[in-house]
Amino acid sequence: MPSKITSHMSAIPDQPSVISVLGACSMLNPLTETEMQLLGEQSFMAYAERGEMIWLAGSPSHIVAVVGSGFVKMTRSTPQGSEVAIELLGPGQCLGLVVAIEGREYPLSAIAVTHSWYLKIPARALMEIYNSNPNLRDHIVRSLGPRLRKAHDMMARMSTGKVEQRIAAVLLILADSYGEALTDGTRIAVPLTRQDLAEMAGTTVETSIRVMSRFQKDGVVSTDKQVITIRDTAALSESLLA
Amino acid sequence: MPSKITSHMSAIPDQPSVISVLGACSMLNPLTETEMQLLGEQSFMAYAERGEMIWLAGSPSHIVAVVGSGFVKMTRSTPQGSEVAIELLGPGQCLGLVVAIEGREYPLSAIAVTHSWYLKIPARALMEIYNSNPNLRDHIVRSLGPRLRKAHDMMARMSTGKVEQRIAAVLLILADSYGEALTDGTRIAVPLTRQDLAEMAGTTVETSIRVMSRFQKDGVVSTDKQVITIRDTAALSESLLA
DNA sequence: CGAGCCGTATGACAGGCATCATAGATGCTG
DNA sequence: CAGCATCTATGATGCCTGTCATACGGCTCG
Repeated sequence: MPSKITSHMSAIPDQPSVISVLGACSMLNPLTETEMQLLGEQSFMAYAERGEMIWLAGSPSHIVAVVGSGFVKMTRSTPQGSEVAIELLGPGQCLGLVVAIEGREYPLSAIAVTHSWYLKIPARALMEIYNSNPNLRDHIVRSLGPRLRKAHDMMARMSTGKVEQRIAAVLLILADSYGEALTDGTRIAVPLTRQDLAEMAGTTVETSIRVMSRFQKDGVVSTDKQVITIRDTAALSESLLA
Repeated sequence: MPSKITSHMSAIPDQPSVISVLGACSMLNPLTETEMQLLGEQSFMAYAERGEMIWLAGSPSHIVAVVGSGFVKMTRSTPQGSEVAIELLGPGQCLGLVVAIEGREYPLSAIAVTHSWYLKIPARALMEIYNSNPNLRDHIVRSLGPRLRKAHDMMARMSTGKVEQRIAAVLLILADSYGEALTDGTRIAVPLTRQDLAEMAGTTVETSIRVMSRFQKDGVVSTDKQVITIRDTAALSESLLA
């Protein structure tokens, strides 16, 4: 339970129920009613405020988490020390599942990008179900495909091209996953700092600021309270080709 | 069957038997004897010479392939047109499995890096077994974990750091997967051009040549007939940190 | 309210690397 | 054997971008 509810911080969003989060998790769709119930009894909600670490890369994977509300980024630090954001996860998405099945340490750190509620499922509880439910396995295989593909996609984009193109790519991908259609554009419904953006594009804060300033001056995007809105998707897509 | 056996090309290596390739494929380990047999009857060996395309990204995934001998690279072209090598696969490894299960088009092109024999398994034949064999699913999930992790690893390395570090990283990863221990170093048992290296490190041929020349001058690596040998692993690892 | 922190913004500067150009070396081909 | 393709190699040049430095607004806290 979050103890410090002080006036200064934005109000803590309502705590979702265990059942509702389990039900909203696409990965756990194929579970039977009783399996859901069993899992729910052993799991519990947790809260992380903005910037808080949920787990650190290298620690043992005792927990599988499901995002209830808010957004979580998975990061990895390079040998040189800088952080690279690998994935951004929203409500209903699952963290640390594959690695828990393999029984090894978390390869990525999980950090809350916004104030977030998430469900902590003991890895052992999930493994019991995994071992007896072939449908769950099929589901996992199928959900891993897109993830792998997205990773390859990012690899291709990151390892080549100029920073402006990489940032444009990141914005478009984010819009694809978390965008809300507006009359005059697409709003990426996650508050992201320039730093977050830089980590995702594999660059520095300064450069991401510069590029975003340029985009804003050109009317391609706009930012309001760290929420980015794409005003001209076509122009942004074109800047990929430059 | 390869028809042109001319004197000039290096002799075509012996064709492995269908059974031997199936047996050597770690991914298909959990198959029963009869399942293996069934699969073998519907599959057939194919040959690709160096540089030959096995399949093109975007085509329908009717075939799952298993490398019998030789090496195959999986590549993706960026919006700007350059090719990026995502994975390098050797004997016993499996191409296009996940995407075939999902029934979508190949996301990556497969190109033979050396003269290669590979087994072509009709996707439908494999799917029948996948649908009825939970052990296979478990196996796939567990094998996807490391792959995903490797992809994340590469993402982190590629999206930051200098080219010299990326090439060093590529060499070390290759040595890890395909290295043969020698008395005076580790030989990467795949003939790779500077172009191949450049694609894996996400840079240009010229730069990869320059970096490799530097490494050779420093006695860190040596090349003989496109086969790279790491002479000083410690020095190479150190250059990651710079 | 002043101090401090965080996020955004902008400038100066140097160095890395992509690009273009050229050339030698090797091996296959007609 | 001359011709051609492929791979390796090296130089010149200019832009991109990482680094360092400074500044400003908003927010929280004492």
